[in-house]
Amino acid sequence: MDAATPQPRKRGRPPRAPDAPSDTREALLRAGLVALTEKGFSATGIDEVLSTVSVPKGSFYHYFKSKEAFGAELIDRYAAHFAARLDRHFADDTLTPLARLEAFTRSAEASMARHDFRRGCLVGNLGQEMGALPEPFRQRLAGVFADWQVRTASCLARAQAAGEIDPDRDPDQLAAFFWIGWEGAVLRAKLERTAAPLRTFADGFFALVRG
Amino acid sequence: MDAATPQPRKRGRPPRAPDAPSDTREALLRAGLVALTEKGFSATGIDEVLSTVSVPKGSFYHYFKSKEAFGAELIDRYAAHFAARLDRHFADDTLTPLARLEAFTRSAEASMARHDFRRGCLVGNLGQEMGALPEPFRQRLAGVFADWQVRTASCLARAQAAGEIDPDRDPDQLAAFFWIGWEGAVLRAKLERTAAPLRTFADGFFALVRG
DNA sequence: CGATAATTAGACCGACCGTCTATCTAATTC
DNA sequence: GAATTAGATAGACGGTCGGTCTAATTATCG
Repeated sequence: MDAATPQPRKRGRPPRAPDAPSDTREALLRAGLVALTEKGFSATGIDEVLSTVSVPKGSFYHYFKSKEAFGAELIDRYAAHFAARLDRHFADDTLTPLARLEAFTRSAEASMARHDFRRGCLVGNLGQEMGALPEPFRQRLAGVFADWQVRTASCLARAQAAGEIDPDRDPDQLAAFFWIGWEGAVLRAKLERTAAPLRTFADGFFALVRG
Repeated sequence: MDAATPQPRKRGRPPRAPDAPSDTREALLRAGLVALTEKGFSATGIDEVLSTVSVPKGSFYHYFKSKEAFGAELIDRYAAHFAARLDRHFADDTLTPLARLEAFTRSAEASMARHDFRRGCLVGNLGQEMGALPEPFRQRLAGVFADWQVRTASCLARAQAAGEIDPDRDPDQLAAFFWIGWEGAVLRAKLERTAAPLRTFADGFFALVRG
């Protein structure tokens, strides 16, 4: 009851580090990612995520403040995952810069195919749902696109320096154009359950850009 | 603002009105269109549609077999509306063929602006939601895109004949490319509540195509 | 006046998010 | 090992909301 004196020792179990990993938490996030990329945020129930990994409800609210917080964390992870994936492709010196972006599209296509074109892009999915989502999601989602675009723009700038792209074009605009269209392609690929839209857009983009 | 909420409505069969057939049904469809373009199918509740037009809950199933049937009818109407809108633009002889498509993009942009970029494309919205929608929607939605694409392709073919487009390009592929990207642009415009993505895509498309 | 058509009130039932309390396990000190 | 404290599991529960359906209500027609 006296003032806050730094206790020399505390009995009992010590608090865990705030960033300590947890298998259960991981499992929830992984299952959540699958559900949200397939069906979006509103259409996915917590119970559903819970039951696919056999975790009781009590645990969910132990690990996450709310469904919204859960979703926000999923967005951040997804964004970081793809940022890394882009960077990995863009750092591949065995290809020309433009070919690196093309390799990314093929890799993404393969990923979608692996899941039978049932999963879309989390950011695109939630973006479309935005009208029914908590408002804080908007900036978060827009920010993710902005980030991906910046990374892509620098790759395109290098392509330009390498003479693969008309020097008159603006790499930032091209990157914006690419992501606008690519998200459209992912949407269509998921709707039609085929890779065709991905190829149509990518082929068209690279053909047009190369002049 | 207050649409029509003066009378609390009478219960049973209404007196014979010289009215056109079922004003109520029309009102429901119009309100449904607004809701679905803003928030999608799953996130839109019947109650919500009902209350915005002051129609009692019991009435819904008098006019529509189910929410699914309601949605299907909305898709059909929306598809027909835009098909007509495309045709109208494509028939404008005062413009070159390519300029007609460009005029369509500007007109669509103006429409989105009129609603503060809160409403997206019904077909794109539901397409993204497909993972959580009744399966019959899939073909319907894909069919709408196919239809719009065909109309657009014939416009592009005329542009090609007029020498506006490189004769080596395939108008069908270009039309597919256009719609993939355009839907992506609408998605982003709605997310970011700005016209920029629409312009970025349209400007890029026409610049690249005119090459 | 009885039959039939058009419309609606309100009940039904399941799903959903989030809360709550109880219990169980893990880590540490005494 | 007993005591102590933190972390995690467990699932029932409440309140709300959503889609659907049946029964009731009112008009019109024969």
